[in-house]
Amino acid sequence: MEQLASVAVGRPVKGPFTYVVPPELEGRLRRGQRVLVPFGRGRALGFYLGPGQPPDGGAVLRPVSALLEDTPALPDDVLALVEFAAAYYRHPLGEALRAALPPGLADPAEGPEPSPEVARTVVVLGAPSVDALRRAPAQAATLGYLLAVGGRAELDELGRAVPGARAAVQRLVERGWVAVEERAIEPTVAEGLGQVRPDRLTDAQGAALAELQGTLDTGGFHPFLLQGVTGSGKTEVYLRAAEHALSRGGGALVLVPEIALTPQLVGRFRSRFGSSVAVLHSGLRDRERLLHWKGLRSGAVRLAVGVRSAVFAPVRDLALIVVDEEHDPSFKQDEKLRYQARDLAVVRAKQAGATVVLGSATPSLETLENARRGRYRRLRLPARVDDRPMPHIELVDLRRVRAIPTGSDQPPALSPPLVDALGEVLGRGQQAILFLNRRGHSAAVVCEACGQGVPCSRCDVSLTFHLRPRNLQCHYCGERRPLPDRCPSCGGQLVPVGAGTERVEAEVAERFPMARVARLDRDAATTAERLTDLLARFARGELDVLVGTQMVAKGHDFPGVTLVCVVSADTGLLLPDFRAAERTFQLVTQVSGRAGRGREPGRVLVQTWNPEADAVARVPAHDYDGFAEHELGWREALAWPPFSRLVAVRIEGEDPRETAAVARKLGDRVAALLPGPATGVRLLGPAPAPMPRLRGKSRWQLLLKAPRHALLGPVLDQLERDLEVLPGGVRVVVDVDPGAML
DNA sequence: AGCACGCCGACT
DNA sequence: GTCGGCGTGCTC
Repeated sequence: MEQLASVAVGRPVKGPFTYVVPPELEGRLRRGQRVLVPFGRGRALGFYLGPGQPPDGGAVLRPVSALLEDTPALPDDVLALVEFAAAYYRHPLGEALRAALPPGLADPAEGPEPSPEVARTVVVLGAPSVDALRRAPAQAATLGYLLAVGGRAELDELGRAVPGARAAVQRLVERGWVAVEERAIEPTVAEGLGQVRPDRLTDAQGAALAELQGTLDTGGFHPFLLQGVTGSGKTEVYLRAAEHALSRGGGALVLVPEIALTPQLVGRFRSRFGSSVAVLHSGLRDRERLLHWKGLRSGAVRLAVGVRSAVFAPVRDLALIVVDEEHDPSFKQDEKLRYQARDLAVVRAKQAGATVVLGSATPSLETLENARRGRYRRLRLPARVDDRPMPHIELVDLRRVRAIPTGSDQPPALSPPLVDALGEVLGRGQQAILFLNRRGHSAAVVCEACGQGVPCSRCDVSLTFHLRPRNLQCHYCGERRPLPDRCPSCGGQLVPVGAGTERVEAEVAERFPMARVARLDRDAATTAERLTDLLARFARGELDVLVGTQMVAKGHDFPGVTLVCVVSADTGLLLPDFRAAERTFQLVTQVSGRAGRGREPGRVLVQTWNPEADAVARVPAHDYDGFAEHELGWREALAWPPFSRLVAVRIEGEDPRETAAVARKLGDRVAALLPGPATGVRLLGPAPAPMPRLRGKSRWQLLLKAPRHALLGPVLDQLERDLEVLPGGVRVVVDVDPGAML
């Protein structure tokens, strides 16, 4: 009897597939190895899982084509983690395994080295007649965009601007209308900033470190919450704990929200550990990423710092995992394998018998509740290092202050207290950060006569007015169009409403013509280089004022900043999401923490229409504990997380009626499947999603709530079986532990 | 995801 | 009549 192999295929298909083990591979197969298998008409990357069983249908089995390596790319512990993640987040195992590999190993190419990175520019060669593209809207749109921007654009940019552009470009090349130019990108190496190791720790730092060293010495699974105010020196604790783990021969893994935004943190690890730290994030060239990954896999490097996906890094003898800024929403992946890296870090630590530290100034309420229930040990750093005071925070009640008009016809975004404070700081030669979580110039344009806005044609939102380039943009689907001269419905005058970062930047420039102002948001920091360059110039004091979105809120350490202004604390407060208040408190606290990190004390002004809202009112007193207490109170009353577990079922389709019909049908099915009301399992919906139309698609959602996640397992199993017959042009996505309700 | 098959509306 | 647009289904 021939040997069979169970293989997870790296394609979005569910279930393992069975192949015949060819004679030359008998006895050589080990779990976690990458193999090449015939799949459909072509070949696919697969992962050997173990001996296989003949499938039910009596299909003709085909042999494994090739074994790609003797040493499994995925070590046992990572394989186990991915298996858990694929099952828990309900994603095909093969594709989940691919996500755990660096780009160089995740595609089926047999060649060991990835091709050098190239930048691709698309150039228009000629303009076809309108007729030739009439039946190819994607191609027409792509060509239209290219012509509008002067005949050439980066492929990446094009891909973001025009949906379906990548496929369209391929067609256009075949038809000879455009060409793609390639040029090599030189690899860059991130530089350490050469920070020195402080001699002394604060008492609180010392106590926290001692606890961590203690559990590292004993070994075993030990979860911690490290709750330290901004500027309290959490990073130094991580560094020393990592040193300790390494000195004992163990490995360490540090997860951070977004490396591009926190080059300083990576720099500190680099300067402390030199080349013995692997850095894992998507900003690196594929080749470098592969090198770092291989260093870990071989055991030559035992410390990794990386973003979300680094939770799958092949760190040997894992003794310590750190999740920095554990509350950060970017740890949740919102496509494909929808995992929460912070949660997987705890799972991995448990599997490995390791210490795990979740660090934050404003812990997520999930983590806080785990600490309150004694599942996590809580360590606190209640004060800043070097006896620096916490920044002085004042609320500016927009209902009470009267704005001084600028020359423009719009009400100013900055109230007099902010203008005065900015003036003082600039006069002293110090720096300021202005935070506003909205890109563009104005949230919308509205007709003075009839009150109508200009909505996106594909989403149920107003288009945002941008100055550079001067147009209207949809922040959800990327649609761009010129600003009409007059109201499309009545011909009235259009006026901008609701300030964005571009407007704030312009206002600062108008009020303080001598100030050197820069803007830091997704539009200004288009590339990692521009971003690091902006941050570096601000750090060197070549800029006085930095206006930005949440990009400016991250863990930057700018000693020259003595003023932080939150232009609107209300932007996220009214979103239909049970975490809206939590997010607001975290963001405002986070950005406030950028003030007063040097010799001079910091001052923070927070503009708000809702000074009584708990998420705003508790900020001046740095009262995280009070905020959390209040927030947990109502969450418990309404059984929201952390007092329940959620699964969102999202239904999306082209046709509104069909989508609604599928949503109702699914709702009925789920309602029938639910265990009795005594179990506390609840179904909310079906209801139109908070964004009922996005990219031209109708959206509905069901929300499942349960006291324990395990209660939802059987319901979801059955639901997934039903899905195989249900949809017709309608897509259904299951999101376990959703990060946002939008 | 690919890549078939298969149906549909516009041209030589 | 074909051509190629893209909707549905399958891959051990």
